[in-house]
Amino acid sequence: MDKLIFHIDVNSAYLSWEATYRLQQGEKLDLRTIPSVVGGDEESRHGIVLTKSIPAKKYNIQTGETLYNARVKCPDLVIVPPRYWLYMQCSSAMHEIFLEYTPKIQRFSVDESFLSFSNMENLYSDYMELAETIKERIKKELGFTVNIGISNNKLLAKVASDLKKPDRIHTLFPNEIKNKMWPLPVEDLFMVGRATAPKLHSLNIKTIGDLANYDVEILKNKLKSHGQVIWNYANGIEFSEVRKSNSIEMKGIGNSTTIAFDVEDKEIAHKVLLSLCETVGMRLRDSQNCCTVVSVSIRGSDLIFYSRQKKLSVATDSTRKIYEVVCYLFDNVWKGNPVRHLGVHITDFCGNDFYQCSLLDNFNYEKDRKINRTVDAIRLKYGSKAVVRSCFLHSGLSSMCGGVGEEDYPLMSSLL
DNA sequence: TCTGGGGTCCTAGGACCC
DNA sequence: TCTGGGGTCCTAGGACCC
Repeated sequence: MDKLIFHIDVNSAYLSWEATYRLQQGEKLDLRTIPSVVGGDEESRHGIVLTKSIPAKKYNIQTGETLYNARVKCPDLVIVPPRYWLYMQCSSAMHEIFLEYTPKIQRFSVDESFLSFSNMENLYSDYMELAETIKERIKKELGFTVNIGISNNKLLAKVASDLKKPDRIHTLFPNEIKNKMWPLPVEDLFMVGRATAPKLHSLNIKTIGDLANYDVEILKNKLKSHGQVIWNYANGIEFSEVRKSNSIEMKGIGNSTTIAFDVEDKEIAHKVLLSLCETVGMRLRDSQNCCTVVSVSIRGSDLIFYSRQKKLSVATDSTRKIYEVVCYLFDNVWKGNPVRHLGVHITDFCGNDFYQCSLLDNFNYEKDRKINRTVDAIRLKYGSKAVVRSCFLHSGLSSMCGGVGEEDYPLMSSLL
């Protein structure tokens, strides 16, 4: 029996959600109808385009480019700040609607989900009608539009939802690949990005069809395993399952931040790292894991990025232990150059049900665990600013850094 | 006043072991 | 009296996605 998969993608997600909310608040102007973007705060050096409206796209404004640049392209551009709590609410409301139709849902990101309707022909005999119903319900009940791509694997469904926008339903079944997918430019294919596209162009591969019909051995030779992957995709070959998101075990947790000013002082760098460790540690404990690898990443004011990592001999979920390793790594690599961006990442998880104590130090593990758990509980209940380390008072620095925005929503990213 | 922040996976080189 | 070969682990960096 063939699988049946929908890929549902919110059109210009953040911007649509902003527009919908503002209309509900009584605003007259619909941001979707004018050149507009949701963008970060320039003063604190977060000034990039997060999402653009379709009219803004006509000015060739790209997601990720600087707001400065975007204004050069379109002087009348309307720029609104992000409201991540709102986007989480919109995402969840949409998810609730999906759940009325199938339990097999994979939330791929805040604004994209895969829904499986395999072996449900008895329930939904007409998939076009089903897609139409879902699309119209979202528009009517929540106020924003989506694209729905339909096929029998996730890759084709995803490519389909990316065809013409907004507010459309497209199918892309295997017998439609040749007509609907092969004429597209190769960079429209999932997993063909900034680095791969020029390599393919140099092989005279311009369209997805060119790639599909190219000699896979040459691709493997030039692009290693990635060559086989994108060749498969170009031919519509993909077999992964729609996996309920909570069944996917986390591989790593990281938080990073661009600091509003260049850091040239070790004490300040340590404070920023500590605030990052606080969020990372809390998320790690929330996931019921311990980690074995801790890494620090640095981007200098010259924008050059580098990182250092360390494997621990004993797994930990202690903020303090993570912070110690982070400082060790940072101090060993930092040569005093101005720092723009700092990050803390942890990987290589194991369960936290048996907590191993090192016999080699006199660290009080039990006390440390109790403190972490108590503080976590208070912050979950009353917000991340309910308990603050004294070193952050009057420091001008956030006491729990990372995640998106400065809102008081702990663990927002883990809600997905 | 000119580059965000969250992820996953892969690769290459070096250390080390047998 | 000139260097095999296989394997694992660790680390740094790069590519891709949203």
